[in-house]
Amino acid sequence: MAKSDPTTPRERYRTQVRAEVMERAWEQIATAGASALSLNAIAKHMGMSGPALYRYFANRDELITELVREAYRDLADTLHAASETGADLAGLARTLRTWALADPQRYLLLYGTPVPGYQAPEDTTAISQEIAVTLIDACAAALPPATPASPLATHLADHRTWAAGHPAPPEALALFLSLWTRLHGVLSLELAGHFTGMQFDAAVLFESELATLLG
Amino acid sequence: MAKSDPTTPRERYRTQVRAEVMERAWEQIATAGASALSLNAIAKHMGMSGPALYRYFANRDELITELVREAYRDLADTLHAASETGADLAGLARTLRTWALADPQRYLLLYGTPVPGYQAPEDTTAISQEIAVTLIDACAAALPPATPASPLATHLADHRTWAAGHPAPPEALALFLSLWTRLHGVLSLELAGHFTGMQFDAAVLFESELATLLG
DNA sequence: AGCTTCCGTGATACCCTCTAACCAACACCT
DNA sequence: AGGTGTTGGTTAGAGGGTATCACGGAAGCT
Repeated sequence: MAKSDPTTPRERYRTQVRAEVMERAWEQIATAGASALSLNAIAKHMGMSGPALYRYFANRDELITELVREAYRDLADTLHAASETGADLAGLARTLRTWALADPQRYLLLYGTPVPGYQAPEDTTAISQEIAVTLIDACAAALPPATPASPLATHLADHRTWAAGHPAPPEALALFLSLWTRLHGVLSLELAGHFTGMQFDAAVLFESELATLLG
Repeated sequence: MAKSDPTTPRERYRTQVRAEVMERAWEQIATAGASALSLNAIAKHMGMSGPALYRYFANRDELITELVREAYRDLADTLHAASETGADLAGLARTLRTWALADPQRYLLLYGTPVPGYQAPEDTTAISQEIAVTLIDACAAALPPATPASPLATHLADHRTWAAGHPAPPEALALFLSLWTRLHGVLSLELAGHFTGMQFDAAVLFESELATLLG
């Protein structure tokens, strides 16, 4: 028996507890939103008393940061997987939508109203850029051969540092920004419940936005 | 001396205190967001002790509801005034943007991530519809004479109960939904700080979205 | 076995919302 | 003018939250 795992039992226990905490946290978030997340309630729910959790997370913010990181990671992987299996831009857009609808609070944790003081750590923005790259790639591929230069594209030609050296033409960057903001516009209003009461199907609106974007 | 004011001194004092509370609440919201709003802190800041405020607001939710109502009212009036002075659809869109940028947290209070338990009361949805009507009017006016029927428009032709008897053609309703979601997409991502770090000008993106919408 | 490191606990300080009981001031009415 | 009721303010306190601390005990390591 080779001891395949270099991790100590303590480490394994630790990571396992952290995982269970985060699992409970996701349950809480799914039902009551991120702002209602309570370390105390999680601890009691796990059968231990309040302050114990501070052995695993420095504070509430660190737990939330970890949840954000996990959500970004999951979204990036989901989009990457879809892209690998041949999904085009429309496919990625629909993948994003199903991912958002599967757990609205998770989407809103990433792209909803931020806590004013909170500053995202370095690595989460890195994953966020990874997501952007996947989408920009698809945008570049979906771009019609002769796309007229829009004012936005010419503006982006001079302000593309955020694309981090991505070789896509400015028109692709412009398409990405349009795509991102439009999809988010539909999704966030839908998830926030601003369409409830209106009887129309948000999916039709989503597809409409997508169609005009690719047409 | 005619006693011009039929309100009793007590009533006047009451409304004046309520107004001051809401003013302080807006200050808190502007700096720390709606979730960090504290009745206690407001009370102390006004020189009285905690529970006193419960004479004026039944609970925290009622205060927030009142803030939401005030914000909706202000936005509706602002858009209505702009419309009265001859602003077209693009003008209304820019009015919305400046209104949102003037106080980001106020915009996010209306259109950002909702508090999961919270249900908006009847009259706020009424003001929200008033806003919609103003925009739908402008959409109907901005509609090119021969607009091809989109799948969204045909869908809306059968699902227009939310338009509350507005006589606009379904194409105008489709335009309204596109407008709303696109502007909100740009605004909410901008206000939530998701463009910080990227160096481009969000105003250019906003104008680009607006242009493609009206072109 | 002994030592060390780590985990969970209760106690505590300090926030918050919200209720209850009490007190003071004002308005009103006879 | 003086009693009376409404109204606005107070403190005390229940209940829940974050977070720190000191302590006891268990688990791992040598």
